[in-house]
Amino acid sequence: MGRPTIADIAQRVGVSKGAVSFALNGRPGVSEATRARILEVAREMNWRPHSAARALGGARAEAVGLVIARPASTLGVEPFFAQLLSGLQARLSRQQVAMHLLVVEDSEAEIEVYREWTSAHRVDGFILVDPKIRDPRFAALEELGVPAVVLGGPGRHGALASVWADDREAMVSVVDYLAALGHRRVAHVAGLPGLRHTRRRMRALRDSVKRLGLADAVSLPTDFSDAEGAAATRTLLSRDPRPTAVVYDSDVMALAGLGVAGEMGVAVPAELSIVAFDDSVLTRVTHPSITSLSRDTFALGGQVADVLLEVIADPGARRDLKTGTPRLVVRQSTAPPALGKGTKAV
Amino acid sequence: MGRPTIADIAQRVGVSKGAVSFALNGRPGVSEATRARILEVAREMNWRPHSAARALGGARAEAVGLVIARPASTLGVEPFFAQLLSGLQARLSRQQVAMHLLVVEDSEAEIEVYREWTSAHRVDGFILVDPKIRDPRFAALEELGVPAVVLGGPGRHGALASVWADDREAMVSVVDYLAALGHRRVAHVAGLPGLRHTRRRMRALRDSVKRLGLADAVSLPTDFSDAEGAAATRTLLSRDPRPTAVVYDSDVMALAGLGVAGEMGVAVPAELSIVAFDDSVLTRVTHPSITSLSRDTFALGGQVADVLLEVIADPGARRDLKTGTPRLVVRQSTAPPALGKGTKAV
DNA sequence: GCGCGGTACTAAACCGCTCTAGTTGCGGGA
DNA sequence: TCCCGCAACTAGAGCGGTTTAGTACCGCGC
Repeated sequence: MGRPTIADIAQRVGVSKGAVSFALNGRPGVSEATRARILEVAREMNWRPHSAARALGGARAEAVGLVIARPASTLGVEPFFAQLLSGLQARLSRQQVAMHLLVVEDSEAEIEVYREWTSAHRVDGFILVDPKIRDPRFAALEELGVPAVVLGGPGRHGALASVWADDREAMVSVVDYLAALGHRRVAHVAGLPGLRHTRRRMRALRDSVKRLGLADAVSLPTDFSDAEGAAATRTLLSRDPRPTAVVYDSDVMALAGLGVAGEMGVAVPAELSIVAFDDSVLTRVTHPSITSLSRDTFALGGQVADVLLEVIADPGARRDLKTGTPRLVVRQSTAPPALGKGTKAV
Repeated sequence: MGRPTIADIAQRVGVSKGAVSFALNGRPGVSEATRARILEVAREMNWRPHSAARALGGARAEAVGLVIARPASTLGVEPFFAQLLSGLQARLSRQQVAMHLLVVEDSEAEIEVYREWTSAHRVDGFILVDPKIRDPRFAALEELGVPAVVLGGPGRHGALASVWADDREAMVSVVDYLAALGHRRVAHVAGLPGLRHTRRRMRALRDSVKRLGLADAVSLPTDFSDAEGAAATRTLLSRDPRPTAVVYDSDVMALAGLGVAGEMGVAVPAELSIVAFDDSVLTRVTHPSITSLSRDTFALGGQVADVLLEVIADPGARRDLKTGTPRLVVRQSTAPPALGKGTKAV
């Protein structure tokens, strides 16, 4: 005989399938004595529920979906995703909820996967990452009527729940700090230009330098790779006058930038200050260590999972959770600009 | 009306459910005309298969499982996992196979998840990572009779397929290289002592130093964290005479070790050579950049996925794939030892 | 004209579980 | 004594597919 079913248990105990189902699900309708007997036999026979059969009846899949539209090869480079995944897992696995993960080409394919997994009852909800400027995924998910939480916001994601950090405030705090150190020429190596948070950071930077009366700030968009981060840094350091401080949208790019500075003979932090959005082991262990906006991505993952589980439990609820603004962890890569070139040139 | 089912299609076309099923699955039993008509209506109604219903009938789940027994918080630290995941994804998503991911406490919980997912038809096969010295998971998976591939080998994993790199050969090549540079005191900051590949590397190191007539080599086990990597490095550099070269079992630990050397005033590579197992962006962008054993973890993930898909397609097949031995990428962190202390002391 | 084999299709069982409607037996109130 | 209500349990429909057994019809050879 193959895997035991509730029918097998029923036969062995001498009751009906229904009674077994009631007993196993802690539902009224059986006496305590019978329930105990059924549970015992179930354990004895090593019975386990068949989730597909349950799903057919419309029950929970006990899984959530995460579909990422990025080249798979870049995932390994970014500590961000790995940490987010860890945080999600830590929270989800406490409730025995698994995660369905898939990497696809683009948003269109992503939406198709949302459709498939939803109609197949494969998952109970989705986590949507990398919200874009005009993002077709919001409407698609709403139309499907499936629970979902958007990571990154605030903004127009219709009725979808969201978890977001205040990128604007974070960028402002960085620029304020650099200005206080005496920097007047701040540049920005940004991430993918289509992403909302990239745009928010670029705006915040522009607004800040205007407010503080600094020199106009450039934001160079990249694809988040170390290669483009290095290239952007080379571009910036070749300018005359060159910036005295550069803010990077990821830790990997900051590290790459640090390498380029070394290669070009620009001393960090004496001649160039470097700040990274996103903290990780990378920024801590280099020399000089890198001043970073730290935002506990692991905890963020946990919060996202929390909100999603909540929305799954009560689809009516609208959650919009603002996480703590990333705080600046000052390390060795930032200092007042060199007097010779930094301050007088403006 | 909710989601359309094949019954809805059947009604609309005016045929039976069976005919629709045949048509949709490209199976004989319907005329081409009817098939075309059914496919058209299915597309029109936006029909999608319900995987739970299929799974009930015993079909593929079109998903594989990866269960990792490590503290979730360490996952984000190791680029290795992220890259492996990327590689797996890249290969799996080409076949529209998804991945079920779960992080658990220990091997026992891991086995329980294998049982559950198998009996629930949630996945078609498993990827087993971190094989341990006496590993209960092999027997459990074999007993379940579910396709699986072990990452890391070679050795006794019974009938399970495996994909493995030759750790022994890799370690030998590192020690040969260091010896050729003139190093006589080589130390090793190892990973988790319970893992098979840790043991293989430790053995290979011991054998190599004996063969080459070098000083006895120490291997300090760690938990792969940057903290323990740093601590182990401090221990090693406090010895007298201290080693002139240290091999690290991961890139993160090598980076941490580099930091400690800086903090203790030990010049790299002049006074200390550093080699990392596992290459990643981390070893490339630091200064000095770190000589590493590079093994394209992304490609490794693809190979693992390949073998698993093969074993799923033909459960009788026994695959045992040896991947290319990691090759040494020499960067700035290795050099001949300083004459003063390095060579004469032995 | 009849039987034969093959094609195109239908009806219904089946997968494992949930859940509703219905049945049984029993104690208690009128 | 009879009926009511409740607890304990059963029977069976239903979830959305797949698959098997069976049927109707066709052209063909004898």
